[in-house]
Amino acid sequence: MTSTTERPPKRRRDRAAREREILEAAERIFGERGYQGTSMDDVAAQVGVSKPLIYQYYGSKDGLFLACLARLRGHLLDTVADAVMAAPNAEDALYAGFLAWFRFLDEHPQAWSVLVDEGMLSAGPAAEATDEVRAAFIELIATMVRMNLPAGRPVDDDEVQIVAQSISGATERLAIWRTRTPAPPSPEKVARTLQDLLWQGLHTIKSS
Amino acid sequence: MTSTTERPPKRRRDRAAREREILEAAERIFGERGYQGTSMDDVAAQVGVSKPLIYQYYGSKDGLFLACLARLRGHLLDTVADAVMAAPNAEDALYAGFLAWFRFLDEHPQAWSVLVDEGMLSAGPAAEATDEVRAAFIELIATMVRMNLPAGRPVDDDEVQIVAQSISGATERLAIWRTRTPAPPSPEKVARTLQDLLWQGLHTIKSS
DNA sequence: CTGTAGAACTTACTCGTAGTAAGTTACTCG
DNA sequence: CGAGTAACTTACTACGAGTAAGTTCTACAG
Repeated sequence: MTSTTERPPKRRRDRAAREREILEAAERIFGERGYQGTSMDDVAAQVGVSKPLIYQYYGSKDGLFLACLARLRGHLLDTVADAVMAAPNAEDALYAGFLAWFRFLDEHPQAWSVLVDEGMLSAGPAAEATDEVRAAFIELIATMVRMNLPAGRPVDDDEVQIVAQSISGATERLAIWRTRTPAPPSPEKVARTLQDLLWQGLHTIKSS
Repeated sequence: MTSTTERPPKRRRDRAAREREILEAAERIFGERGYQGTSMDDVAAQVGVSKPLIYQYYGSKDGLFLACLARLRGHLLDTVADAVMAAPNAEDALYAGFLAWFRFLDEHPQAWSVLVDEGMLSAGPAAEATDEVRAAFIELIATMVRMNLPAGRPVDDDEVQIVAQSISGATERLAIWRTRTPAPPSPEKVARTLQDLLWQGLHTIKSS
């Protein structure tokens, strides 16, 4: 031991720990540079590990990206769902859901970059996984829509779907718009306006 | 007779004609295979020309894709704008606009594939061009929204923007949803439901 | 303190595709 | 005809996704 230098950095770790480490780096880099702008070599270098190891753990670039996406989406979905469930009635639930959505995205900008990039995956098997995550949101919205209608009455499912898809699309576009606008309106303002826009119309859904 | 024009062997053409030829092939191939799934060599082979020629005319893959995108979007925008302008009042204009949108996309499925793929361009300078095209739609919607409000009264521009972005997002997501659903509701049904959902709420925009 | 099984990890590639440098062919007009 | 120029090509480089095959480290049985 003639050398006085320390050698702690390059230690082996068990699989679970490495996977977590890779995922965190990937989330950060994808968030900064986007899907296209990130190479697997970048991620590998950042973690201090070689590329094939990442392939062994995540299978492909899409696989790694999807792992990030699923985690972030899950987190976002939980936040919104909690806000919705805590509301005393349908009207408040709608507003609370919108507010939680926009607030979360304000507080996790890098997360949002990853989520927005999902459009990147419009081709390939990754698209299916992406759609599954989105479907959970649509389902939450559809549930809220039904909450708002006279209980026990049969409902036109097509109309519920149309409304739920509309709301999902509106909130996504608003989120993108807010990140690209210099001084965007506050989450409260946006949630309020959206609530005003939609609330009346939600009663027009017909029975099937 | 696969084509109305004859292609004897392999003649030189002037730039404008070649550009059109390349653009048509690119539109078709992008529409079939998506952005990622299309290589410049594919397009070149299809046209019967070498790759550098396409680079000379369109600069990059993004440039070629954007040229397709701009043309298709322009066409779509014209169709919707015509329908809106032909309507006798704001309420009809809203419905007519939605209807024209969904009908156009039903009738030009390959065009829509290209438009959906624009998410692909979220990175790079191409994103700006994409946003410009979308901004024209937002402007059209904002104009409609204003049409619907008491004339001459000052209006909260933030709220108009929020509403316009929402409508844009809703229609885009509905269009995507319809292409991925086995037996989607008719354009009339979707336009009607969306109209019902939004019409009441459009009166809630406040003065500034 | 071995020796050995298997997990963690690496080197050194292939392959496909965006993009380019430099040259060649055909058309046009004096 | 013979220049000048626009249309076009061959033959590359660069880079990033994904892989085959091997090399250490570590836990644990004897």
